[in-house]
Amino acid sequence: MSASPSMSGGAGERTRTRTVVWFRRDLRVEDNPALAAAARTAGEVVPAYVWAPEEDGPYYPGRVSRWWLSQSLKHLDASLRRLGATRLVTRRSTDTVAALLELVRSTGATHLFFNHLYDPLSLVRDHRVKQVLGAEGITVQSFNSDLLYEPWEVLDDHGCPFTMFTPFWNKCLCMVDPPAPMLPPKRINSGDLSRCCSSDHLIFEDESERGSNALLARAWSPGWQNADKAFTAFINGPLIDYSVNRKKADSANTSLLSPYLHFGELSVRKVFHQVRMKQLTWSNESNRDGEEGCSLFLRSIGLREYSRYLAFNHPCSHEKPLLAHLRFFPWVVNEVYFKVWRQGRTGYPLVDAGMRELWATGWLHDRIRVVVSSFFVKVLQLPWRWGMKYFWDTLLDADLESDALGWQYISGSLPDGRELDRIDNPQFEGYKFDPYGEYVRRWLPELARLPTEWIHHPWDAPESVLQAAGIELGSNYPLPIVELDEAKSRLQDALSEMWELEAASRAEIENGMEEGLGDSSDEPPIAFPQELQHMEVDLDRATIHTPATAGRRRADQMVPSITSSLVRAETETELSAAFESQVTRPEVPSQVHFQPQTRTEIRDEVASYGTASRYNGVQQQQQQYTLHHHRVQGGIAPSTSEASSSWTGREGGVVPVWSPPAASGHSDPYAADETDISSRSYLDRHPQQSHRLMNWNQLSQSS
DNA sequence: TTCAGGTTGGG
DNA sequence: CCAACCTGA
Repeated sequence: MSASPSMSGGAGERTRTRTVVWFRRDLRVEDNPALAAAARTAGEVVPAYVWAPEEDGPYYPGRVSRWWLSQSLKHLDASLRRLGATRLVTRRSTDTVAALLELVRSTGATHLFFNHLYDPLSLVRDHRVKQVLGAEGITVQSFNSDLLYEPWEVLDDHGCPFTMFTPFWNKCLCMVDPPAPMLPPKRINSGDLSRCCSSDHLIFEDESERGSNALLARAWSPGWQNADKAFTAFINGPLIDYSVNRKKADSANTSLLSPYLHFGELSVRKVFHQVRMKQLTWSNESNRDGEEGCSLFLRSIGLREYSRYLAFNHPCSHEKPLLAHLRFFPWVVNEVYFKVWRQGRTGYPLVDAGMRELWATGWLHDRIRVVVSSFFVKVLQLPWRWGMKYFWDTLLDADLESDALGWQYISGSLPDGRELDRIDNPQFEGYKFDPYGEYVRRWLPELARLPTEWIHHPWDAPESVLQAAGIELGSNYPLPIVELDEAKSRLQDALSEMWELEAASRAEIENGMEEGLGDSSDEPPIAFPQELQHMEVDLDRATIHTPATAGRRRADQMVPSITSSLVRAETETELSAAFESQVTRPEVPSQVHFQPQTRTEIRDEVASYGTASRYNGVQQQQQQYTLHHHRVQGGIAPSTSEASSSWTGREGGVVPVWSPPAASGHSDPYAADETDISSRSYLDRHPQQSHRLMNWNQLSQSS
C-alpha cells in the first residue's frame, strides 16, 4: 500500500517529479487518494490550499463555516509537517485556476493531483483546471475521496441514473464494497520549498467575528484527528441506541459528524466499513436495535451520497426545483415573515427553539431542520431558496449539496419527497421530538416556567397558567404568526394557482410556441431587497420601516449576495455575551430580549409593505447578473464519440461535467423541460464555460 | 369484529 | 405514492 522507503531514496535523483496536491474539502491525510498517490510517486509533494471564496458568488461561506475551515487547515498543516512536508502552501486568490497555474510554475511541479467534488461550481472549475494545466504539459489526475461510489458508477438496470433515493441506496448497498480506507502516507517529502514558494496568510474572520468564533472553539474541535475521535466515540457510544434515540431533538444522541464530513476530515469509506463491522457484530449478537441503528446511520450517509449524486446529475438542484411544476408555485415574498422565522419569533415553540439554537450555535438536529424548514415552506410559504441560503450562512456543517437535497425534499420538489400540501403540525411534532419540553425550555427561556402540558401550544393555555409562568402572549412571547388552518387554506389556494399556471404554460407550448418552455425560467428571479442585508442589525429597532416586497411571485428566488452572517455580527456579539457563562455547548441564552411584538403588530408590518422597493431589488440583482450574462453557444452538446473519447474513467484524467442534454432526450423523469433543470442558467452566468462539456446521459450510453 | 377514512411516517 | 396505524361507527 505505502511506498517502500528504499525506492524513494534511489529514484529521487533521476525522476525528480514534483506533485502539487490540491486540497479542498478533503482535509485529511488518512485515506486521501490524491495525497497517497502523490506520496507514491517517490518524488516531492507540495500540499496546497487555495482560498478563493469570491468564486462561490452568493455561496460565500458563512462565518461559522469559515471558522471551521480555518481550524481544520491549521490542523492539516500540522499533520503534514509531522509527516515531513515543509508546510501546507496557501494561496489567497480570486481565480483558483490562475493560482494553481502560478503555483505549479513557481514550484516547477509536473503533476497536480486532487480529489473530486460534485457541486456545480467545482465541476466546471475542476474541468477547467484540467484543461488549462493540461495544456501547460502538467499531468493532472483526480481521485474519489468524497464518496463511496462515484455518481457515474451507480446506475439502474437500464444504465440510467436513479431518480429516487431508496432504489439508489439499495443499489449502492449491493454493489461491491468500496475499497478499504488507506492509512496516512508514511512520509511526505516536499523538498525545499523555501526558495520557490511562499505561503499567503489566509484570513477567515474579521474583528467583529472573533468573539463569536471564540465560543465555537469551546464546543467543537475541527481537524481530521478530532474527526476520528468523534467518530470512534460515536460508534462505541450512541450508535447502538441510534434507532431509538434519533428522534429526540436533543443532539446528545446524534453523531455530530456532519461538519467533519463536509470538509472531508472524515472519510465516508472509513465510516462505511467501521459501521458495517459494528453491524455485523450486533447482528451476530442478535441485537436488533443496534443493527437497525447501523442501517439508519448508514442511510444518512447514503443521503449525503445521494446529494452529490443529484448535484452531479442536476447541477442546478441548488437553485431550481427538480420537479418542473414547482416553478409555478406562487411563493410568498415576505421579508417580515422571513425575519420572524430567523429570529425564532413565530409563536410556535419548537420552531422558535430550533431557530434560536441555530442562531446561537450553528447547529441543529436533523429532525429540527426538517421542522423549521417545513414550517418555512408550508406555513409561511416563503421561497425555499431563501431558507436554504440562511442555512448556508449559519450552519456549521453548511453543505450545498446536502442542503439543496433537504430543501428540495421539504418543498416537494423531489419525486420521492414530501408532498407540498401536507403541513406538519409543530405542536404535535413538539411532543414527538421533545416530549418533556426540555429542548424548548433550553432555547426559549421566556417559556421556561410553562408546564409541559402547554409548552408546545402556549396559545391554548389558560390565562392563569400563563400568568403563573410569567408569560404574556403577544408581549414576551408572540402569538402564532400564522394559524395552521389559515396556512392550510392559503396553501391549497397557492397549489391550485400553481396547477393552473402550469396547465396554462403547457397549453402555450402545445399551441406551437416552441420557445414557451423558456418563459417561466427566463422570468427575472425575485431578489432580496437591499435592505434585507441590514435587517439583522435593526433587530431591536422599529422594523416597520423595513421596506419589503409583498404578495406572491412564482419563479425562483434570488439569494442575497452578501452573507447575512457578516451583517449580523453586531447583534450576535450581544447575544454571545449572554452565553458567556455557559461552558459547554449547547449554550443557554439566559438574557435574550427578543422584541415584544404582537401578532397584530406583525400584521401591520406586513400591511405596510412598499411595493416600490421590490423593483429596486430586482433590478439591482438583475444588473449584477447581466454583467456576466453571455450566451453560451455552440459545442455544448458533444457527439457521443467526442464525449466518450475524453472519458478516462474513475481514477483517470477527466471529471465528467454535466451539460444541457440535446433537446430531444426525455429519459429523465424530472424532465418536463430538461433544459431548465440542467445547467443553462448556470452556464449563462459562467460564460468562460464555453468549452465543450460532457453530457452525463451520453457518457453513460457510450461507456 | 370489521372496515372505511383519516393521519403519519417514510427520503 | 403507499404502507402502517389509529379511530370511530
